[in-house]
Amino acid sequence: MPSKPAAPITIDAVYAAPGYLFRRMQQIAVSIFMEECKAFDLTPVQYAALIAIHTHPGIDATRLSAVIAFDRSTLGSVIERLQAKDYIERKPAPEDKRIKLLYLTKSGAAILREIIPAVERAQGRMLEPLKPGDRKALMGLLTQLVDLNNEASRVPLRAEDALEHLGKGG
Amino acid sequence: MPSKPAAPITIDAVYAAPGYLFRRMQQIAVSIFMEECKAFDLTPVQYAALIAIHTHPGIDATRLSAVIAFDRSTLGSVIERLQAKDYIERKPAPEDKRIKLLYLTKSGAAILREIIPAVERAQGRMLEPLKPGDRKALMGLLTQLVDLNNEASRVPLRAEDALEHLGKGG
DNA sequence: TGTTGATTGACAGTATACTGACGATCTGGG
DNA sequence: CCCAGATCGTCAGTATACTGTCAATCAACA
Repeated sequence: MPSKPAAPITIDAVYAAPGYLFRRMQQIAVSIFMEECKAFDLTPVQYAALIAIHTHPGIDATRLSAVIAFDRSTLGSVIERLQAKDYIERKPAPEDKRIKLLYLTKSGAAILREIIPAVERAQGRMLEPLKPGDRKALMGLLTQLVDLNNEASRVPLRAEDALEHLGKGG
Repeated sequence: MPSKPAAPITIDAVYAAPGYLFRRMQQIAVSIFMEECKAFDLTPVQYAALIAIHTHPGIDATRLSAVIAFDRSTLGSVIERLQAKDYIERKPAPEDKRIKLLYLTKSGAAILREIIPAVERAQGRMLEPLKPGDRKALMGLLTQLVDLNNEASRVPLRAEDALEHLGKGG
């Protein structure tokens, strides 16, 4: 079979391109998340940060950025906002003056418990239009693809490596 | 079968959530795009805008935002940057003083032709880790999902509706 | 015709996201 | 102990992305 002729330069080619679909799906996902969680005033990224700090108390910002695949420079402002809302606190590490350790406050742990159902509703809604079997298939393929492409984007450490010193290995 | 017990509040739940995977895949897609296209100094969004203007010469900003599923308020700065690079020009519409019509310049049309191969390389690389059959399956499911979820995010007009007045119906 | 309501482009404000750079600090080799 | 290199948090600069608002303009109806 001959290779397809060069596609015409047209917006329709964009609609069928993976990059466009990923951007669009990310927009939709954020939109659904914000809708379900608007009572809590937490963004998806702030939520992920809270969960990660809850899972790894005393983590520092650089390792946190690896755990949630989040740029180190952006993380500073996210942490600031979470701190301003009194959901986390930062304590200097005694043995290394560069590092500030992150912990959930009581408020932070509380809001996390409260927001979980809304987050799960949101995650469910994102896939709702698909048939159950297709949802599974899509998640499987996406998980695979993200895993195999992991090093394509700037994430300084793999999550597992980042956490070695915390002694949380499973 | 009993419903699963409530998942523990853990970062692992985030890794398996659709929202996380979509965000991650979008990061990866942008990263690959920028890598392949770094010689051209064009972002994915700027590229999509150029293609759309090429496909619909004389489109206005509001309709353009619908065509590429792009927020109207953000589009202003994107247009400014494309104009600063001399890739597009804006002409006032004679019959409606509110509207400015968008056209590609010669430079814009030229860079579009040149960048296409790099863009196609990038799109290919995003899916490369999957087996060919899985690529097709993923694209099919994603296309379906984005289409069915289209109204979940703030896109004021469906692309087809937005273009009625341009008489480009196929 | 005059006024109401919708539309357009623009702007302010907030929140990701990335590059590149910086000072403070730690670590290892000599 | 001293210094070179690495790491940490931070910052400046740029580019999306969204909400909400505004003045100018247009369209439609009383």
